[in-house]
Amino acid sequence: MPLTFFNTYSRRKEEFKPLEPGHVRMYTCGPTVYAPAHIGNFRAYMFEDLLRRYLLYKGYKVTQVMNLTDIDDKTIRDSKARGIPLREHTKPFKEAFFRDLERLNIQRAEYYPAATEHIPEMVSLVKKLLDSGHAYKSSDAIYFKIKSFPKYGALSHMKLDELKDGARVNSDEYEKDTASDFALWKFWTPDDGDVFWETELGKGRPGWHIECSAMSMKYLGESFDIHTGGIDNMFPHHENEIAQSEAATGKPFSKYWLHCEHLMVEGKKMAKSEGNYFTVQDLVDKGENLSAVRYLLLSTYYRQQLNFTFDGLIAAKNAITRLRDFRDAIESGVGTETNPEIESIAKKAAEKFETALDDDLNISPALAAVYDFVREANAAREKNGLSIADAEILKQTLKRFDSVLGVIYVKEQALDSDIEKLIELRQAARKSKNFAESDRIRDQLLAMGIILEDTPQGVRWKRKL
RNA sequence: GGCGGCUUAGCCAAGGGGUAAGGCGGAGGUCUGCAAAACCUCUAUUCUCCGGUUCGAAUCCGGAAGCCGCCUCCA
Repeated sequence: MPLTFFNTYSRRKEEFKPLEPGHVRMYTCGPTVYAPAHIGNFRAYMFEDLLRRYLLYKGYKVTQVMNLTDIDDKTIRDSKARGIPLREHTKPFKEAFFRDLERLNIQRAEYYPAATEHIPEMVSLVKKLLDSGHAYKSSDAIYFKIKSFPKYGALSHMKLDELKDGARVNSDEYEKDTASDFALWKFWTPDDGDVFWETELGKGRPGWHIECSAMSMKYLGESFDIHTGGIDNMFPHHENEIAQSEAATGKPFSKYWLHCEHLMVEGKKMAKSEGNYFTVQDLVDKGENLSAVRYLLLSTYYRQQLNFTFDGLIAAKNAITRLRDFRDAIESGVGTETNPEIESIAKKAAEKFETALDDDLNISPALAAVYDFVREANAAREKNGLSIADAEILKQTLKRFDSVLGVIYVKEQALDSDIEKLIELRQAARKSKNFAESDRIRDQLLAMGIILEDTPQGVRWKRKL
C-alpha cells in the first residue's frame, strides 16, 4: 500500500508523490512567540514530528521549515508594555520553545525562520502583488484583493458570500474594498511603538499571512509538497497563503495540506479560565513524565480531537513501561539455536505498522502492531528462548518502530552511588535470607522511584515513571 | 445563520456492509522467598437513540439528542 494523506484541499485521501522523487519539502506552521507554547500547540508540533519521522522511516530525504512568528499584535503589545525591544521580548519564548521541543523528543526541522529576519522577502512579494494588480494600497495598509483570485476558498470550502462579516473585526474600521480582503503590509500607527520597518512599501510591518508565504517559498521553492498546521489555521490563514502565493507566482503552492484537530483537556476546551491550560513546564512542575506526555499526544490519530487527561497520562506511563520492559528483555540472546517464530513475528509486525501509518498516519493500528509484536515475541521467547541473532532481529525491529514513536530508546539517567549501594545491601540481605531487611530496602528504593526486579539472571532496576 | 467533525467496554481508542484491533484498569495463572517486578491467559452477542435499505448494519440512508470546532491574525 502506498503512503496516502488526507488532503484538506481535495477532502480525500491521496497517494503521496513528492514533486522531487525521494525528497519531501514541507512547511509546518510554528509558534507565535508571545508566550510559552501550551500542550495544545504541542499536539500540532507532535503531529508534525510524527509526519517527519515517518517520512524519514520510509527513506525520504526531508526538508522541513517551521516558522517562528515574532511579529504580531500580541508580541508588539507585550513588548511595548514591558518597554523593551521586540526581539528582546520574544527571545526567551523562542528559547523556551526549543527547550520544550527537546524535552518532548521532537526532532528539529531543517529551518526555523523568524519573521523579523525575512522582511525583504516579504516586501518583494508584496511588491509583486501590487504590480500584478492583486493588491492595493489603502490609507492604513496594503491589502490583498480577494476578488482578483477566483480560486479563493478552495481549501476551506467556504464561499465568500457565506462568510459572516465582522465576527471578530469590525470591518468598518478598516479602509478596504471588501471586508474579507486581508492586510499584506500594515502601515505604522503609534500603537506599534518602535516596531516598524522603513521599506519601499512605506513605514510599517508585515501582516501575518505574508510571512509564511515569503518564508516557505524562500526555503522550499514556489511549489512544494506538504503544508501542515492546526485545523483553525485552515481558514483564513492557509487560504490567504494560497491566494497571495499563487497570485504572485502563478504556480501551485503546496500540493498536500494536512490539518490536525484540536486538543481538549479533561473533556473541555483548554482555556486559562477553565484552569486546564498547561504548558510543558506546568506539567514538569506537576511531576509528570514527558515521555508519557509525548505518548499521549502522539497516540491519537491526528484528525481526531484528542482528550488530554491525567488518567490518560497514567495509562500512557504504564504503556511505555511495558514497551521499555520488553526493550530490556530482548537486550541480549543466548547461543545460536534460532527460535523459529521470531523472524515471522517481526516481519508481520513491521508490515502491520507500515500499513497503518501509510494510511494517513493512522497511529492506533500502528501501536496495536507494536503491542502484538511485544506479546507474541514475549510468548515465543518464554517458549523457546532467544538466540543472539533472534535478539538482534527483535531489537532492530523495535528500534525501527521507536524511530517513529520516540518513547522507548531514550537516554536515561545513571544511578546515584547511594542507590547503587542500597541495591548491593539488599542483595546481601537476600543472600543471607534476611527478607525483612531486603524488603525494607526495596520499599525504600521504591519510595525513591527505583523499582527492582529479581530475575534468574540477577537483580535489575528501573525508574518508576 | 453558513460550513465541518465527533458519539464503540470502567477509561482511552481502531475498524467502517460478512459477525468487534490495541492500550490502561480489572480477574486468573506462571515464576518467586509468602512478596515485588516481569510474563501469559481472560475481560463488548454489541457500537448514543429512533426509523429505513439489505440475506446480513457499529458500518449505508433519513431523523433525533449530546459534545466539539471554523466563519478575518488561535495549533
